[in-house]
Amino acid sequence: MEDQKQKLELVKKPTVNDIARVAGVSLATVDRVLNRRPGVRAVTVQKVQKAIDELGYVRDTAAANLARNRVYNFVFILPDAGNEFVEAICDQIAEQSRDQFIERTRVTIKKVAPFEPQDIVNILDGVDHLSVDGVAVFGPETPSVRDAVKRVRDKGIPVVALVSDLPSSDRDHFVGIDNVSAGRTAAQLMGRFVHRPGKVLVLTGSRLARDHLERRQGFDLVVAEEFPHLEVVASVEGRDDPDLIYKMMPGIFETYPDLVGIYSSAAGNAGLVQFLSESRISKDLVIIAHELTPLSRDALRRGTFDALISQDSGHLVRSAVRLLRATSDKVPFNKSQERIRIDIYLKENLPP
Amino acid sequence: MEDQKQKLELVKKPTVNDIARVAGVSLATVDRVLNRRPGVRAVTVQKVQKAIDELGYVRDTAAANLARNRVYNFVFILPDAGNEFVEAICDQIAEQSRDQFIERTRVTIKKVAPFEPQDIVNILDGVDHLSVDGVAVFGPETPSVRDAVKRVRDKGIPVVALVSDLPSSDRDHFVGIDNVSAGRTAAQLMGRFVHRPGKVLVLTGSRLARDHLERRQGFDLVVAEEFPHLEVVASVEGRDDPDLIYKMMPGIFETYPDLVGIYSSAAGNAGLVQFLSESRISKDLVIIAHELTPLSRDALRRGTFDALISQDSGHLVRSAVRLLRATSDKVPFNKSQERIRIDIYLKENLPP
DNA sequence: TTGAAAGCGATACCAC
DNA sequence: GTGGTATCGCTTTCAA
Repeated sequence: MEDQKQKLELVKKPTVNDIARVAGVSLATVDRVLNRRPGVRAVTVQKVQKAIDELGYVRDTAAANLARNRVYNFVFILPDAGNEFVEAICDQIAEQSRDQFIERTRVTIKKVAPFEPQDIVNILDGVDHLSVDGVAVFGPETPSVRDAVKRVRDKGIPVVALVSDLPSSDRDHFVGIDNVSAGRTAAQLMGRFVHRPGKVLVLTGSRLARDHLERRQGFDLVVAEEFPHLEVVASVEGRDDPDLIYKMMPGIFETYPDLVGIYSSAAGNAGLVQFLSESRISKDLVIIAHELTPLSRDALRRGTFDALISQDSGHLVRSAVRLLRATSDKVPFNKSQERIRIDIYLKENLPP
Repeated sequence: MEDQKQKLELVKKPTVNDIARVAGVSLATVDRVLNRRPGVRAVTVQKVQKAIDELGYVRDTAAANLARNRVYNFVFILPDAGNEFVEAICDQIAEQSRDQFIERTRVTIKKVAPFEPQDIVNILDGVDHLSVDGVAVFGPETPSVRDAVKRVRDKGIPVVALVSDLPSSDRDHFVGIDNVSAGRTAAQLMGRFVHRPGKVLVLTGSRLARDHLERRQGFDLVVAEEFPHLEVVASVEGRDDPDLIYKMMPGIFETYPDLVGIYSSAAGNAGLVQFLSESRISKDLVIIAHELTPLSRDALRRGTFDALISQDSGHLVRSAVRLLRATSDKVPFNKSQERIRIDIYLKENLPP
């Protein structure tokens, strides 16, 4: 008896038909119980539930989606910053759309002015729970955004925060790296790579962006703890804007002639790279930046940048989609598969 | 007309029924053409193929697997080395088996004596093409293994090489990191982390293991090119054996009293860690090892190791399974998703 | 409150 | 050579 059951579990998984047979009810009733639909007597629910538990039933999502002809419609809200990282995410969405089409999911991208919470709020308030099955938001954690996310979730629509967390909004999941750890990692590399004492500059984006703040925080902690030969000077806010950064650089080097390292913790690296290529700054200057893009990749290969902290844009998109699907279907997900790693790139381990 | 087609493609993908209707044949015939089965006139094939192309048909694998009640049976051949990395792979297979069960795939692990090609050959020759749909091999690239892999593939069974490549065997795919680049990466870190001139030791596993050879090769190249203050001394072969490594260490430090760094490029780190904890070796010694495991993680956190080069075991297993499924079904796969990254871990970016 | 039956997209067996 | 049809696991009317 026990043996047979064991074997059955191993060889073939139970189906709705098995449950119906064991519980002595019809398929329709099993389905009602499985999907928590009303119109079933408590006693019957018990009977069916018992059969489900005994058999160790697990729903075949593929078959279910086939039957209901389900299509997942997801909306990704991204900053229209024109920077390479956001572009990489868009490219990934496009690139994966074919695979995801096959997996019955469609992704719509909505771009909003960067650092403009109101635009995000408008889009969030506009999502219709009849046509949208989930939303991914890459944006600043302001009170208005937080409340708008809550309203979306109250409509029963899953929301994930992308790249920059929105913990206070009660979003379903965060898809991105731990930015405090990312900052710590940058600091450890900086401390190890810089051999002489001196000042280190942190180039940040905006104080509205939670990810930027967290990176700075992690960076400061590790430098203070472990590298007394370095001194972190006041952050410079580049607003992810290459032109602005380019214009600010000369002044910075005047103020701190003894700069030994720069941690570019946000976007807008183009401005930094251009300035460095034009000026005759010591090659000893250690530069650590964020995100692997064509520009940063090139800078790393030429030795302008010494290391990159990154997160895989393909993984970000896949993970967001999988989490939205799982949340929408109320099924569990594989936690370790969804953890986004803090990638470190040197010129030696760049992907081809 | 054009518009309508566009719209149809966007909203709903064509099915076998659509093909049958457009081509004016039955479902059965469409299926014969789709699966290249014989017994269809050339003219009919043309007609059907035309409809397929026009409609831009893409098979719904989920529905297909449901209909044929397909179950993928894969065999993973792993060295019974008892080391943590192999254990991590086994754990991942076990951990993912639930998910993969749902996705209709079963994985069987076969452990073989490490560095014993004949055991691998025996298992490979024993796989039955009726019950096995794919094989993943983690083993040395010897002529006998190579030929056995070829025989398996001649039976029509897909084979992927895991961790250590078997290029000469014509395996379908390699799932693992580029080991030359991994060695280069280790060298770059070593060169940056070691500040004083001195000798560097490479601890390797076996000259039979292609991955170990490649790492050494990459390491040597970068040290020679970029770090003249370092000298790499002759490799020491630890055969992935902690006890052996532990016993060899004192002799090594006698021979090279001015050692400034160790690159542990293979397994058996336990022996190294134990020796270091017992002896009073300078904390200045930079140690870079491979694979994130409980032991190496701990050593990194305590500062015994300075950095780790790693590959994600969860990703390895998922990737191997996906590639075997795709090869078996003759469907394309997402190349960038299957690329295994060369992970660098410092104590700051360890996963929780 | 429950059940019978059609159907999702694809496959496979059995006729003709 | 070709077509009809049952089937896979699940959902969803429509009746009872």
